[in-house]
Amino acid sequence: MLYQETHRSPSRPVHAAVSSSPAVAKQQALAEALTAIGTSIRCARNSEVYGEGEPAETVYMVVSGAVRTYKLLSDGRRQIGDFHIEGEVFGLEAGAERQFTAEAIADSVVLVGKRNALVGMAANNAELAYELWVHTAGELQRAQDHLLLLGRKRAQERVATFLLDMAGRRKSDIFVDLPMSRQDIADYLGLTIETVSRTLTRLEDDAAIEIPTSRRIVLRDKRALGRLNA
Amino acid sequence: MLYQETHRSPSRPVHAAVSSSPAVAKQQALAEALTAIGTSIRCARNSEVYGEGEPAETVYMVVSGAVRTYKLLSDGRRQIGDFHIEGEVFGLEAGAERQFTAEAIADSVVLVGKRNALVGMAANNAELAYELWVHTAGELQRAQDHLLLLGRKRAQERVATFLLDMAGRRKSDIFVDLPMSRQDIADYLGLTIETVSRTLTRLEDDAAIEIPTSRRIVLRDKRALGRLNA
DNA sequence: CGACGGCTTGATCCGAGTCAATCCTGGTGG
DNA sequence: CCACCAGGATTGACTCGGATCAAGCCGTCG
Repeated sequence: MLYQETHRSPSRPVHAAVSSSPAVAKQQALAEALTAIGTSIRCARNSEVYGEGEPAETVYMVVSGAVRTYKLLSDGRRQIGDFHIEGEVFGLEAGAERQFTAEAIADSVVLVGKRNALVGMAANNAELAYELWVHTAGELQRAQDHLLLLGRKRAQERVATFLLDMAGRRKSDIFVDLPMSRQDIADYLGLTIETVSRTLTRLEDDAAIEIPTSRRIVLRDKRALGRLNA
Repeated sequence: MLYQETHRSPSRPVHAAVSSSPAVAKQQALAEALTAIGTSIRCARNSEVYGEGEPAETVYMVVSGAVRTYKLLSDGRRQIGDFHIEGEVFGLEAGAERQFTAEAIADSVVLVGKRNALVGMAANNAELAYELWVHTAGELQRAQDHLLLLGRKRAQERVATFLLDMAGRRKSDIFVDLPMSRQDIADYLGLTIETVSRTLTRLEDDAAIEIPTSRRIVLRDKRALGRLNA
């Protein structure tokens, strides 16, 4: 029993929500539900949260810190699927097995909850059921946007897209504090560490950004960065 | 009301299904439901089924022919997200707007159904509700696998992966009849048409495949192709 | 202060892109 | 039935963006 409609009227009618809300919504109910059923655990920098191929029985939310998910090729080439920062849910899968390995980028605290428990709650909470669906659809949308980046964008465009995306996820949309290393960025953008570094330097020379420290980027000219996208 | 649990026991308990079935399942119920509510339309080769940014109110299934979905950059660079062949459902989105443009690759027949109608049926059909979820999760999984290909695989590996994937989708797993042009393959694999062509020729020289006609490929040595993957 | 890990910079290389001819092949009309 | 044509596919010559190889340069932490 994945989902159930309740007669206790949900605060917003789900049918309407399907056709009117953006694909990536606030996910209030999902975060609350996971907070209610989950237990928080501490993950040291670079420690594994779960591994590709393991049973996908749990769901997570980042309380503090950040997480990367990735796949490896046999010779060690790595593709990072996504980063997850404070407040974001990750590890929600419909299938039996983990498709990615997840690791803490920095010392982190994450909530863990049983997938079955969440799904059970969704059975009499239409809003939550809707948000589970929206969450997977949102991940799909991010993955699809990333396909375009990896398949067709040049290095400068990739980095600009990345910076704007990171800025958009936080409150402050000008100062970007990167939790991840250049190697992580490279493996996310399908580039090498050297190309990421050179490209950032180039953007700084062009006055589009400032790099006060290697983990902090100031977006000086978002318009210029935006022009490097579409 | 997206989903509803029925007390008329579903033929297989959904909880069990969540943890035991593969992420990409048969989707019998989804296909049947769409067949029941849909009307079939004819799409000429290269005609648009829907466009990026349009309201996402309908869902489709390929009856015959094939479909591509893609995004464009402003200067015309194209990334194909996926191909859909006979029997496959496409265009099922949770958000309000189309994320891709969809076009018929060849003269095709597709079923169209209202998303709201499907979602309404799912309200008292747990199996169908489950399959809607599994379908989106399956698309996510394909997209994520494709991220690895686009971000980290070399041209030969990309083409080998593509051929094995196409073979796996059909009955015959040795003879691959490609409904799409070299340009489509190139835009799917993040390569150019010339590189795709050269790579196929190279694979033929290496006796991994045969190319009796440009749209038909015979996989002579699947093991060799497989070695070009992981 | 020294050492280590992460980052930057430089020099060179190479895989895939670009530009430019052909080469099929399947469809058409004489 | 065959010659022709058009569009897709292949092949070749050359270029180039980003990878690779190789030093240095911080900045942080012991």
